[in-house]
Amino acid sequence: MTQSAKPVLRFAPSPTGMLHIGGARTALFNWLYARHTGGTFLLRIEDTDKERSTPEAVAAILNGMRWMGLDWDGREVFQAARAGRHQEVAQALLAAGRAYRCYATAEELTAMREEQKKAGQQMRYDGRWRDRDPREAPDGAPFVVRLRADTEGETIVHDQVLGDVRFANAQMDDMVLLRSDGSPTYMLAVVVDDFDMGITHVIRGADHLNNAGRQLQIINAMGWPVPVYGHLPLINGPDGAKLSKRHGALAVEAYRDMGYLPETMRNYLLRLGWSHGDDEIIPTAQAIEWFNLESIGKSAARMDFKKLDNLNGHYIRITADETLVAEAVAFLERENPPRILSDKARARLLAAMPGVKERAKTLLELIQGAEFLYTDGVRVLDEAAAKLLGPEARALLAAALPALEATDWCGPALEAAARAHAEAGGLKLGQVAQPLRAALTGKASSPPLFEMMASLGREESLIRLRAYTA
RNA sequence: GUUCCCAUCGUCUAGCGGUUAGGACGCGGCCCUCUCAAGGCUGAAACCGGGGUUCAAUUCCCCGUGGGAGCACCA
Repeated sequence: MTQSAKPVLRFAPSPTGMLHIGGARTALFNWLYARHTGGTFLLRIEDTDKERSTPEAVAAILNGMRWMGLDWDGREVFQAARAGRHQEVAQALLAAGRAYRCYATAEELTAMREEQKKAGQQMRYDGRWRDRDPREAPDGAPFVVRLRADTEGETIVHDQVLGDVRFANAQMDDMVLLRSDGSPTYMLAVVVDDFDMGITHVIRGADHLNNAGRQLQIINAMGWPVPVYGHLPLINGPDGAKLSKRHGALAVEAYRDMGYLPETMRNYLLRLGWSHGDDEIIPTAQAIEWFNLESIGKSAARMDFKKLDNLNGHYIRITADETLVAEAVAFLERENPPRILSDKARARLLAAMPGVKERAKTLLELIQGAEFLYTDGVRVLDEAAAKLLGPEARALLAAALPALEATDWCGPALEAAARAHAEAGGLKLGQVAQPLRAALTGKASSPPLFEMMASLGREESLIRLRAYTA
């Protein structure tokens, strides 16, 4: 197969904000398809809106992509830098009679729309300069360049996700290609860039579906090849309404800070709108192997944090202990002020990790649940732990201590000692274990007690236990 | 308003004319158990409504209803 026969995909965000969850999914699908087919995945920054585009947003998007593990091929393309080429195409269209100059003023157009709205019609440009002689325009008056779009027949978008979507040409107006200051509009820029970059597949959010019809008109006017389109249903918030900041339209970094793993995000976002039978756990390598355009769903999906949590718990559990320690350390160092773990603290965390990771849904939960491991000294009891350490329990703890002190400081031996002590006193293991747990961790629940005692070490454990023996 | 898209358990979805409508998350119960998880078993839970087409519609068509997106010299 030749290079040119392979698909060329692109992700084309506008740098007006963070990379949010919807954009991340669009990027993921493009990336997966490119990697699945052995094609190319390009990144184009659509920064033609000088007012709203910022370098910070560009950096945020790039960082978000990197965190998500979505690597793009080649250097990113900046759309604004290509304005000259866009104008060239507009001029070609003008020369070919496929575009014309429109001298209508902003006020004029606003008035036109007002009337259309009043009449209950669709608001669109009425083509008032389409066939008018440009010489009728006042000397030196500003003008925009508009496409001379077909007025009859229909434009059909052959969408891989939605099927054929038809637009009556009579419904579409002559869109602006070049603004009065000569700068290209998004509609023109997208088409020209996709063509120049050799894009074969345009996979993007369904909010662009209507644009596809209009862009097709430009493509046809230029006689360029039509890319394969695929419009992805949008992601809604948990309540079905548009995704807002409050319920998940957050920067992907926010998900990182909440303690979600990139692998989780890829798996979750993939399943939001794409399926492979009954499969739920789909690691990225498997996703690349399986991904296709046919299995993308048509309906909008909602963000479900419960499912995200469940999936994240799974990926945390299967992540290597060493990796998790590194993640936790990085997480703590990002805190304000940063918390730096000593070697001893790291060693304890690593030793205890098998038990710790079993019960964390996020990295945040993991570090919170493991705090007793990487901090020293007597515990401050939370409410539930305090209840477990009443006078009676403290006496019990004091009585059990000698038995523990006498054994080897390893999980099985400690457990055996505690069990023997409990049985001798006619108690159940839990009655002895709970006060121990409370004194050791400051909480009523924790990873397996005796393993934790072993991870903590004899000295540190005894300091904590003795503090609550009276 | 207008153009376009969508519609299976609460949520994500499987289904591609004939199924006891399946799985996952969440929820309930049981088991396991030093707590909490995890895990295993198990229960409740869905085809938006109305017309067609067909021997047969969740599935195909139309209408309605509901949700969403677009309608800029924004992208």
